[in-house]
Amino acid sequence: MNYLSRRIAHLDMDAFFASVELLRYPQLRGLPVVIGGKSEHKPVRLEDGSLRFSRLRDYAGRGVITTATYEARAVGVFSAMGLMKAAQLAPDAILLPVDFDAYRHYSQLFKTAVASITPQIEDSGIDEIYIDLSSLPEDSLTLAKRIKQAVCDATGLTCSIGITPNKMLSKMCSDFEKPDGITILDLSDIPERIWPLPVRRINGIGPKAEKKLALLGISIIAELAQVELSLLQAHFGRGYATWLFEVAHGIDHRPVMTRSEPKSISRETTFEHNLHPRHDRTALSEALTALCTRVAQDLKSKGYLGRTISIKLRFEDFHTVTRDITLSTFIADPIAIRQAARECLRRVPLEKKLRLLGVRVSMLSSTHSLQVANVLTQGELLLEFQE
DNA sequence: TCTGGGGTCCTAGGACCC
DNA sequence: TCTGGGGTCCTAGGACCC
Repeated sequence: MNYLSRRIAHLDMDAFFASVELLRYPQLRGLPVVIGGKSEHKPVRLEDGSLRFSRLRDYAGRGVITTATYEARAVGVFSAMGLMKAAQLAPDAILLPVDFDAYRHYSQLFKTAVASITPQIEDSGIDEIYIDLSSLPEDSLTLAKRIKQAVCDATGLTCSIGITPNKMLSKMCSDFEKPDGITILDLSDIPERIWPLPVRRINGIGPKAEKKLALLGISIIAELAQVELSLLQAHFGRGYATWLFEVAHGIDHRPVMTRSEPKSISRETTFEHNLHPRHDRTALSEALTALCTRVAQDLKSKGYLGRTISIKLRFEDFHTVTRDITLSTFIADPIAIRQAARECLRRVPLEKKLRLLGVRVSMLSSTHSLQVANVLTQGELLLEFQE
């Protein structure tokens, strides 16, 4: 397949978490609604049968917005904003707790619907996918409409689609006509449609790179496309410089990956109040045990074992450290994970209060592949023995 | 009362081996 | 008593994304 002729779609569900909640609570349509925070803000059923929803102003504590409806965005609240700060901007907005089980269910539904049109799908998180349309006969607009209809039939939800010759451009384009949009571009549209955008719109340029580029007088993609590769190489790592140069020119050869294995499985928790390493020893210890237990459950349910156990600590000043240890054998047992996590913990000087604790298992191997390997090893031993 | 939780990928240095 | 050059594994941190 000639990569120049590829047709790659990026499909992004519109305000996904919030939209799933609106299916459940249609009476909230048209109102500013934000999703985030702890589950005690579930709606309460009153005696007359009506529901009482929490308002943002009622919220106290740590937490951020994961999704806001377009009505809420209009008053200035966005994803990743602290709930306390959002409450000042939009005290009357409705607040709902996150319900990942529900979102995973709808995620499954929309992905299955698209898979009925083509199996060439790459998972890219709970609410978005890439689709390789190259081998399909229909024109792009027809396909985009068919896919959107299939998603809507399966879920009742809208999505936005970008179709271009590569993933980077499609990812950008799916955002152009949001919500419920379709954008189709080819390489000749790049100067007009892509170059005027801020560099921050490129998937992979975050706040740090944006600031560094701004210092070089580069704030829009056109400016990035005009600089010499050597200038970028002088200020960024070799790999990143090359990547910046290529994306600015609309170049991205990455294939749509239809299969992938997880690299790590982790759990972490931010405490409602910072914990003192000695004074709150018991609570900390219980938190560590709970995290190891949950990671062990996740490993078991997904069918993996791991060799590297990591812990993550975030102190009250937000400084974050990690420690890890690589074992000689693969484990998934909560006791063994906890033991390794304890060893890691011993290597961290604990002087400040903690706001977050996390446990991660990486260097994964599927239970199945280890069983196969074991059989092979036994076979080798048997051969050696026979020799 | 700033700043969640679950991920991926990259870099860089040191240990260790050939 | 001056000094190589790979390669792999492990550890720690950081940028970025949804």
